[in-house]
Amino acid sequence: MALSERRGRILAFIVDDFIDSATPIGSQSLVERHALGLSSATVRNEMAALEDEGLITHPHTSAGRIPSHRGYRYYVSSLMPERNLSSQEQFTILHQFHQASGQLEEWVQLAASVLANNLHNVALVTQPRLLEVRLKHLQLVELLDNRALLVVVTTDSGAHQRTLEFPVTMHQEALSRLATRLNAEFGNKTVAEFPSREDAAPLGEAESVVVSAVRELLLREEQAAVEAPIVEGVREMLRQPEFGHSDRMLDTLEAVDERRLRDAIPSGAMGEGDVAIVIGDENRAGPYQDMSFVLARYGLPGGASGMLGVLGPTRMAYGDAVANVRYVSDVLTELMRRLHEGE
Amino acid sequence: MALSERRGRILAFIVDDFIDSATPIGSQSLVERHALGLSSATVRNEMAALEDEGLITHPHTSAGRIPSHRGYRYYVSSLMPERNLSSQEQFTILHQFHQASGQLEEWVQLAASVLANNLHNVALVTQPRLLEVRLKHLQLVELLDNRALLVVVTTDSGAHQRTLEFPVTMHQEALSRLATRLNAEFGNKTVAEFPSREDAAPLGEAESVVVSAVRELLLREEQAAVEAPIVEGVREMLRQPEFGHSDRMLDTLEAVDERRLRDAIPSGAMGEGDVAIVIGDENRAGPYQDMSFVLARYGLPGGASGMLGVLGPTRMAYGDAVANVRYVSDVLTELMRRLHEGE
DNA sequence: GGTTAGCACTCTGCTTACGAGAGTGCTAAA
DNA sequence: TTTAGCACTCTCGTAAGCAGAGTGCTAACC
Repeated sequence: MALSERRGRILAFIVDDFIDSATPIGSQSLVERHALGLSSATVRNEMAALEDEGLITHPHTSAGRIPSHRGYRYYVSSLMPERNLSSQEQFTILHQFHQASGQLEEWVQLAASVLANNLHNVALVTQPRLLEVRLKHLQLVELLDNRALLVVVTTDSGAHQRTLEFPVTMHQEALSRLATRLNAEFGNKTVAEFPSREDAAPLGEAESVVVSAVRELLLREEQAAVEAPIVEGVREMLRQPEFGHSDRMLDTLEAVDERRLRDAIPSGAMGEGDVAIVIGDENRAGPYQDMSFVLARYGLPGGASGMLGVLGPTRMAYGDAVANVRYVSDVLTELMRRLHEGE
Repeated sequence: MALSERRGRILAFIVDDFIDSATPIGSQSLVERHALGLSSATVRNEMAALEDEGLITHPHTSAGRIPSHRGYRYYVSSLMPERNLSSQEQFTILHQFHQASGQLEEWVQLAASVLANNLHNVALVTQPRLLEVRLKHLQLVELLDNRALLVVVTTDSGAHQRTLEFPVTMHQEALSRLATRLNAEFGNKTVAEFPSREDAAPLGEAESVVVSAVRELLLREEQAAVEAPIVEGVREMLRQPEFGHSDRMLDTLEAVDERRLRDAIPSGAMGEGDVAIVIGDENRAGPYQDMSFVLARYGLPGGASGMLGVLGPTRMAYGDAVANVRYVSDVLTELMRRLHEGE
């Protein structure tokens, strides 16, 4: 299905105007605003045709038109002008990243803030992670009696801590020896290469306490990114008129809970390389039915990577969203590349 | 100012009914519901008197009465029945704590969930901390080139991490030696005992990189608890009728942001030992004007301690709130005591 | 003197009515 | 194919009317 040039232009105007004003667009106001060389009656005919194609709808007779999900889809894939950020906009973003410390976690958080602020919608960013996480180093620190603090450093350059309880009291000396032994044995291994519970028999009791804790930590780390995306800008989004009714607001508030989003982010839709757009009920039904995702991957091809993007009502400035998501993803990728290559 | 027994009883009924129904209470409905041996006219007279005392108000002529902030204050300090949790309720809570792992962080999170669920309001819990934090142990782990991971263990039994950048490349061996030296010198010191920037001259360059990072981490740790209380149950609270209008909801959503709450929690009001109640504009003005806090301290007298409590509309079930906050605080304190004494 | 019945008065919230405004669909003419 | 014209429809804001709930006051009662 391809529209005539004129019909496409009219659809684009409807989408643009609606994104802008959040009110249904009538034939007359369209002609006035865009100085089409046409009468409102002609536009009405074209609109009727667009409605037959399923690209726009009526909220009710005698109201203006609003884009349907299919209309948005057609718009983003055939009509939307390719837009990149101006160098001014790029500079503003870069500046913020350069002001931040060189901590990876901070960049990720910053990426979320930048997206939320620029797009007035919810920004989603997952922590970067390696598909396989390896144990880099573990340390044991005496706490009290038979307790010790376990610090695990993993290849995705995060440190994780946990208190352990041993069957008997272990002093720092014994703990250090134990740590050295385990580092030698398990250093640079992935979870998959760890002994399973049954094979653990040959290990001593203290060893197996540590090993199973490490195992658990690594496992959790492998899933951590998916479990808790950073969510920023919820209030920004809720300020938009589609959420004006408090019921809708509460439902949405529930839907953008980190824990909910874990399962709901349609990461499958993400192709390689570019930005993916998921519109309305292209997602599974439910609370996201009238919302769209604009998503991209970031990170290093062979190395750690994550996902970032925006969530907002289907009436979203897709052009801006794509441009911002793409740029921030590029910046983050570049920063990680430099970190990896040691400047 | 002390009310007559009857007048007090009437005030208590008004407060109770209003907490329950969220609609202004009229003289007639009061008589009907509580089988007072009085006519509505008499109750009206008493209500007029209570209004003169400033304990209740009219939203407008010919509406029922609602408690004023002063009315709530009188209620909680003189009228409210002392309530403790039933053993059933206690058991349910204890059960949840026993199901959780023995991690302190998890308990704190759990305390927030329990309060939020039981009271349908926002639960606030700060991480426990020592008033003075001491450096227990530091470790350095080689990352790449001139970068290393610094792991700092503090006396409040938390580990903290940060990447460092040295002027020159340091290998694990050198890093370990450096760590050993610094541990010997700074182990068990508080921030206050650290050398200030000027005195740092005698240290080598690598040393001073580490020391200033540790210093910063300890400082941040000393304030961490105040900065980011755990906030749970926002949606529960927003479901209540006082937030039915979307503007109010957005304002409140902003007010319960972790970063906002840091400064707003009226921790000064908290006496020793028992639960503090802060009602309405007894807090500084602004978004908390029509909200109340019910707060308590938890933790060990000489050791780590924190704050926990509830935030909700002034129309809050104060009796339940106090009972729950007190009990959860006791449970948390007891758990920490056991942890400290090594079971 | 405290208590109560009675009554006029008031304010909200809901329903109904109505007109202005914006928009559509259709027909017939250009 | 485009457009002018027109009847029709739906929303939204305002006003009016009315039931319901509540108050304040007065006068009578115990």
